Amino acid sequence: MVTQEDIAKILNISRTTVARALNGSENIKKETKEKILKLCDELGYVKNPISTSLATKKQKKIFAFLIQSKNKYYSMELIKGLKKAEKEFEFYGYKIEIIETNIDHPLDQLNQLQNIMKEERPDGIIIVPLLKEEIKNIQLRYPKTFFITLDVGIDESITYVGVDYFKSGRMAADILMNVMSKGKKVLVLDTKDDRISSELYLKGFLSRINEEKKDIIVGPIYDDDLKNNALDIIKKNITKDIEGIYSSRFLADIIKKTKDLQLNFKVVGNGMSEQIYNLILNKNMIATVVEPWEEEGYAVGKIMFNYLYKNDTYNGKKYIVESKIVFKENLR
Amino acid sequence: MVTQEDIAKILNISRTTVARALNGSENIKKETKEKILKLCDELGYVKNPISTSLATKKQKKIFAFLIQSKNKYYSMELIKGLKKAEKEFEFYGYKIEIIETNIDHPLDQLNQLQNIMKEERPDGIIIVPLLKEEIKNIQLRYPKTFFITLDVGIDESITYVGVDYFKSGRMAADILMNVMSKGKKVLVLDTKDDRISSELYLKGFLSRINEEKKDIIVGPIYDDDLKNNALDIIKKNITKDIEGIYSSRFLADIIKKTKDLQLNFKVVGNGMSEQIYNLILNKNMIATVVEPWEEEGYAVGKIMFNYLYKNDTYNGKKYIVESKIVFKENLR
DNA sequence: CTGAAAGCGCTTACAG
DNA sequence: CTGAAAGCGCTTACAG
Repeated sequence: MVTQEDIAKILNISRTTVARALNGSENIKKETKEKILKLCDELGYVKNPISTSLATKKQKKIFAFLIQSKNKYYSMELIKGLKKAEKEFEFYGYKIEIIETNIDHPLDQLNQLQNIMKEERPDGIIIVPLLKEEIKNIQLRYPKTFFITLDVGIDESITYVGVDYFKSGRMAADILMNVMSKGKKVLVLDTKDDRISSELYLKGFLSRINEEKKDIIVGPIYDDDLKNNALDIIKKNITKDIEGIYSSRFLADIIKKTKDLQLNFKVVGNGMSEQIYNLILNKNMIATVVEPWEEEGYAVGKIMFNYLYKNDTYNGKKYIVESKIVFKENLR
Repeated sequence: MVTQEDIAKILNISRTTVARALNGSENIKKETKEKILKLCDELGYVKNPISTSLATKKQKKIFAFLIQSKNKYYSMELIKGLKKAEKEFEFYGYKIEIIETNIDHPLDQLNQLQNIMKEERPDGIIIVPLLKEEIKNIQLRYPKTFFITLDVGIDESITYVGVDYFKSGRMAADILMNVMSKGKKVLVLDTKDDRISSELYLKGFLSRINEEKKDIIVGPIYDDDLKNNALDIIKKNITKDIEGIYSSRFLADIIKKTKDLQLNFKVVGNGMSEQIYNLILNKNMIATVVEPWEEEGYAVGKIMFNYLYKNDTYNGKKYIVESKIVFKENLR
């Protein structure tokens, strides 16, 4: 393994100067810097992050801007993953400060972000961006801070960690088509709700079915208050040949209600919650396609760490966490 | 964070002595050692593995005894995972030497293991144990070496990393029951082959189906040369109401053959291979339940690292890597 | 713009 | 049985 000392000796200069070149210090003559960097490159020098960590006492400042949504499960799991990464790298002094703001108050997030940027000059920001444009502008103003957007992309230039809701919708459709009997149909209900995840679930679901069995879909029937009106809608639209039902939101609520009516639909859904868990356990639902949020949190925590502490940039700027298919048997 | 120096100061002794107590050195009076350990415990001292790594130049010796079986995919992926762990911890000087022996020559493995133990005095051994008793004896003779058995357990006292083939079989059954039409049956074929994985797949598969729909199973029909005789067996046993087919081995081969006969079974299997991949891609197979071997390799590499370099023992001694359900849509 | 030196938290010969 | 000291590969104030 080649060290800074090796480089210094060959070039007949001090270790300090080599370190300076490597760390992008201002106080170094251009030519010496170039000379050093060139040699480092030739010899394949790579900095030992362990030594760096030991020598660097200053803690890096990292903030994770998460959102509080109705789905408690989501941020709970995400935080679990972040904590796991934190724990794993604790001896590097790795710490992530978590800031949760309400999904319905995007300005809160923006204001807090602005404050943090000004006061703390953080090294890293992990954010589920709500006001994308404004956040993009902030990111541009602080080029020294490493930004990762979580679950919602802003643009190609910003590292992104997320899941593929669209694909999850397609997966649910794939499974559902396989469990449905020949000639039967599936009723699709949805709200006009604009939450990213549900919209993408539905789009994916429909895209997959339309590829193959367009005619099995009844709907989608949209309703703004689906949670309350679902039962009426179902009663109005139900026919003999409808065997399946799908909705990207409130599916669990809907199933519960239809259960009382002895309507035993075949159901494959998206996402996880206590309700969904129990529905699968009790065979009121066949399967669900789940985003492993803990894994996602861990992944984003690790990517931030690798960037900040190991100079790792990964190949791409996009990291997609794979969804899981859950049937009763692997409900756990 | 409390350091060895802190401990030393409080006790009015040297850092060296503290280190000695912590590292289980012989050259230390019993009382001083106890005193030190007690204080460390009280103050919640935990060694900084980064400093240790930097100070310790001697590389630890780790060997992974894998087996070459017919399934190339298996060890390829496993090795990929091990390499990934190696890469991640390279700055700690983490290296794993891989030794592959043939599954049909268990004595080869034993001999090589004996040699390595004698000549190298390794710090860690990862092994897919073939001759369990003999390997257990070796493990007992070298208490300083940390053993992990992979994929095959020896006993409760040895850390184990593996997959749950039985559960995978159950998962396949769960899926298959959901995709099968009412009143239809599934033909189950198998060899008397004693490979652990296939036997457990089958047992799991049958256990799940018998829990619920005992009568849908036709078979299992056993044949020693299933690969060649499958078609005849199927012809002999096929009836109108048989819709599904399952085998823990050669399933892909069997499907390929039945395809020519226009027998379009509904198939859910276990494991992954190029053949299975293509069958799913072309819809000759609905789904498969897969052991993520790369993940398993990475997991075992990381557990060994954590033990040797971080004194991490995990809570349990058993680490099960979860299987994945793969339909066409998440075939990748 | 450059270098000598101290220090991060540990380990480990060496001397006593 | 114990301690002073050198060293792992880096960073960074300090002096020049």
